Amino acid sequence: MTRTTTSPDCPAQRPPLPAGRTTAKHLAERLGVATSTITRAFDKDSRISDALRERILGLAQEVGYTPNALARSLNRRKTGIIALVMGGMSNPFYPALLEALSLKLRQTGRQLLLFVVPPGGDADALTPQLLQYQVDGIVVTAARLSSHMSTLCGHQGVPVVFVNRRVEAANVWSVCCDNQRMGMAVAEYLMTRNRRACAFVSGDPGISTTSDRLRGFEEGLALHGLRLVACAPGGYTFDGGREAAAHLFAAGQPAVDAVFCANDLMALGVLSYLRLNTSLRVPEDVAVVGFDDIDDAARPENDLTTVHQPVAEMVDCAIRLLDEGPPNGSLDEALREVSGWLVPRSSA
Amino acid sequence: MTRTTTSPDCPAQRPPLPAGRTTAKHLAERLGVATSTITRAFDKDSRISDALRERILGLAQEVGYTPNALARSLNRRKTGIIALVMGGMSNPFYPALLEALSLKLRQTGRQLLLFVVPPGGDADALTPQLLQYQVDGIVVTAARLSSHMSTLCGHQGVPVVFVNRRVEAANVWSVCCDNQRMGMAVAEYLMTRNRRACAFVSGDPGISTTSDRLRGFEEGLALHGLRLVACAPGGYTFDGGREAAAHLFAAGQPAVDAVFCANDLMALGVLSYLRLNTSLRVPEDVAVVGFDDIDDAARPENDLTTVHQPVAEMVDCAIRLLDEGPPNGSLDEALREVSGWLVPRSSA
DNA sequence: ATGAAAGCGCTAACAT
DNA sequence: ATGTTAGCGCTTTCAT
Repeated sequence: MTRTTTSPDCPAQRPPLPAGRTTAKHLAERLGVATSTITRAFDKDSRISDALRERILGLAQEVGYTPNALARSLNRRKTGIIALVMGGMSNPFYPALLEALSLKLRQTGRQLLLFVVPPGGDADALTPQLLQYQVDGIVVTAARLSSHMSTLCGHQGVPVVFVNRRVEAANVWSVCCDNQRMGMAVAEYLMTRNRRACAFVSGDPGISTTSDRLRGFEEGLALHGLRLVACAPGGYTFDGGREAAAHLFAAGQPAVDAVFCANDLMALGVLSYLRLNTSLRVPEDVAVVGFDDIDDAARPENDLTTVHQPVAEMVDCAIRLLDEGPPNGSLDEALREVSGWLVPRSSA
Repeated sequence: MTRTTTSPDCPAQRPPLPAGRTTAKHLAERLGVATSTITRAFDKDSRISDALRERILGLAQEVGYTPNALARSLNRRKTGIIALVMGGMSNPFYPALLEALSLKLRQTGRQLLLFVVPPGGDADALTPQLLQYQVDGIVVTAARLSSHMSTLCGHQGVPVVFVNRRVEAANVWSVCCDNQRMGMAVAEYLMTRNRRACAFVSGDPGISTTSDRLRGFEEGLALHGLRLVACAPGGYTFDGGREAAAHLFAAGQPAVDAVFCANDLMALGVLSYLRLNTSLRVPEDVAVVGFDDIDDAARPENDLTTVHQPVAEMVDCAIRLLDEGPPNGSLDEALREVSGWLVPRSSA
């Protein structure tokens, strides 16, 4: 703060800091060095004397200089930005995923550019916008992306990985929980609870997260010589779960003593319906099982038996896939499954 | 697809598309125009003949060219990127805010760079990283930012706006619900329900969202000659709400017939405690009121009376503030309040 | 209406 | 260990 001595490389008439952003050039001039030296001071493994680096970093600190990431990205051809394309936030599983991804990315010095798909839309419309920013990779979750668009990304050398959705297409990877095995595990579990009349509440049946869980569940039932008694769509939402329950437990329907839902949100809806609109007791009369293990599921008034999805592990896996570069192996390699596990609680 | 004629500007030996990203230069060469013409074709209000523009846009489409946003941002000195810095996602209010902000920004052609503050951390550590990306503005919510850092942002000409937190500091703006008035409105409402022994469950008392609501609540009580009977901290979480309730309704505590919580999550915790751990009925014995109006609050088993925060309006307001440039007026101008409203449900 | 040239701020060879 | 020189891909004067 106090002007004491006039050092040789610092003329008495110290020029005022230029308005606007300070650039490497400014620093270089004030220090009498080349701009490339400024670059080196900020590059951890670059040959530069400790003394000079300290001087540079010191001045940078003082004047509030930070390198312009845009300019750097432009010639490194690497932005350090990962795009996340996701459907809505109404299912708490996705905010949790988002948070995990964001934190993990920053641990490796990268940033997250977020694209929320408007209700009813798909990711295709966003893809061109997102490619303009030269993102290093794309994570898609809870949203559709046409193979045309993923091909475009592949063309540009941008890897695409789907999380919590199995997509078998060229140029993309997927990270999923072992949905089918877990569906089977739920069936096995319900068998141990002496359930015989099982129903399923589905999300979008065209999507792997629902269909894989259902397939596993049916296989598990088949092992015990059983078949699904009923199936109702729940649209992945709480209200949808309530409606599905209303349908399953309407007069005249076959009796059901267990309901497996493709996600927790719908399971909570089913619980809600059973409690408020029927006299059926959970789990005595009806067992309810969800999928995801969102915070809500663990709350004492729900205490929902569910399948835990290891979010952190899924995120790690997705990032690893992105870092390995664009998919080129077989489809087998293009799908990574991480293991979930059943969390038995009092609802089943 | 089919090669028909050989047009004059298209030699028989059409050069193959270069690998990697297509650039404006490539397009320019293939079309025999200058790169600046390519720029013009993509700039809506730029003088260029319709015919040429169509040719350019057509080829761009065909080869999958999109302008490089990094390069453009570099000389326009405007990135179209807004940074959002937020605390965790465990309170569903914030994912909702995030979603609204993301959608709104894209409507104006801008993108969202997301920074989640690690638990226990503050936004300061993130600020330098974020400034490197030359963001056009910063939205901070559910996180602290030191005045030192906001000054730094101001220095770089990057406007900062806090959402759902009143911060009185130089160089920053705030957008809040009219918390104090709503706190008072809750008191008034409880009076009409003949409540006389009111308690408050606070979040972080050092933060305006809690303290403003509390102040308004106390003022409202004072108008009826009443004072707060008890106050317990709930840390903004569901479990915290349960603990606060355990404290408020422990043996030997003064009787309480109404609880106002600084957010819905804690109110849900209080409801949970009352239902599962006491024989008190809601609302007959105890009225419970929350704040935020998250999805959960409206579910039939909660049916929580609460104060609705107009998320969309808050987001609009924040964006407008960012677009007006950095704050320079009085502190009065630096705070924008939008009106919330009471949503009476069966819990109070 | 279009082209030519000079950068935006930085990094990556080459030099030395 | 440091300086020089060319760019990265685009936009923007300034010409024409």
